[in-house]
Amino acid sequence: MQLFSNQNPDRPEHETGQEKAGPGATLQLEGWLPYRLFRISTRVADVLNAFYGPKFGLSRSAWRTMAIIANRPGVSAKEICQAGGLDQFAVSRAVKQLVELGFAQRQAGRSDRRYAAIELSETGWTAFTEISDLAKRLETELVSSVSPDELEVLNGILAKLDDASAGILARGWRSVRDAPGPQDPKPET
Amino acid sequence: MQLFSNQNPDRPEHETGQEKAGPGATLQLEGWLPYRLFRISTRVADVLNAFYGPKFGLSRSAWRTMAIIANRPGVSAKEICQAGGLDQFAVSRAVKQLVELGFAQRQAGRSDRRYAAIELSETGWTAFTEISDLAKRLETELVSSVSPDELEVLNGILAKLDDASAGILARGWRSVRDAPGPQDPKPET
DNA sequence: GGATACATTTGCATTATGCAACTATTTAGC
DNA sequence: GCTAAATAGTTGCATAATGCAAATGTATCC
Repeated sequence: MQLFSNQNPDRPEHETGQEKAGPGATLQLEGWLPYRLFRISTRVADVLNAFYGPKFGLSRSAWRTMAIIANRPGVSAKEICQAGGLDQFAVSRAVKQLVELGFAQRQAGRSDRRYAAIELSETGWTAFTEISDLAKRLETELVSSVSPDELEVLNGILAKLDDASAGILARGWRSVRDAPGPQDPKPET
Repeated sequence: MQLFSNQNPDRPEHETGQEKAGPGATLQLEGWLPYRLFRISTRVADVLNAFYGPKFGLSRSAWRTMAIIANRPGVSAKEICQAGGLDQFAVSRAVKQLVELGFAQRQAGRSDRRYAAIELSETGWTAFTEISDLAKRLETELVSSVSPDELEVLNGILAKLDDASAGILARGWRSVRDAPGPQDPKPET
């Protein structure tokens, strides 16, 4: 795993794409905000997965589902979908996995038996506690070089970005592409 | 696709996990920084994918690869790996897909013929321009409710988080779990 | 009671991912 | 120059994730 000196010696001397990402400039993947967020989040999630995967046999969806159940004991599968950004099939399979591993149990709801009412078992809580402890430490490590003031600002920004992203997702790409945008900002009158 | 009123009527009245995420408190998935970043980024990436997938037949890795090639014409596959966070197999297949679709071509390097020297074709540039235009609009839409000042702060913070996440990934979970942490902050001497 | 709506599950096809083994090429040692 | 080791990239195959149609069991409405 050596990390440097991998420049292609035959690379032609083109522009290397260092221009700013305004309209007309070529998009820079590494500078694209969603990609930057993605990279940070998946690195951390990968490390956490490398822990709970081999140790408890949990898939990513199963871990996410477990965390949601832990927060809201007695949730239905449908609620897990919304809270975890998973589809109903993924949740069904994740719950099945958790039950098979002995980490969760479901009892039919008393007033409406279509709902599942899922809860963590004793061993489920133990596993969850251990994983979430590492998760918290990872988060702490991640933000260790960010000041509390900055963190507060970040919190507010992420709340806005979360809202905006939800809106974008709901409206789809058409509304964004067809909206009057910053492209071709009238170079001459 | 109705969006509300999905509360499980049989949900028991447990604690709903609203306590802060300090040591000892149960982890809140929705508040966990990596998950917040993940959600924002995947929502936007999903919308972009819903555009270029059906329209150009590109997979996610193929789009990422295309963007990297566009930025650095003549890259080798190995460089794409590093720049795009993809493994060598994914890159190999992505390039294959791009070539088959007529979006890219590779010519063997002149001084070292092990390297590929990949470039976009004419149609590849056209497709890239169209996709990246939408990508830029998505980013603009995403940050539309964030002030320029905040954006600047965000930039700095993300740079730090990116460094920190790279460090975490490189060291693995053991170093984070075994590090002296904020857990059990000595209740008694 | 029968139609309808809802929550969830299952089966199956498609796609992605991980990894070993392979080819081709270059470099280093002798 | 010849062999061994290193490097870049590809391919095949097993396994896992994903998407979606259809089915099941339940509740509600008329």
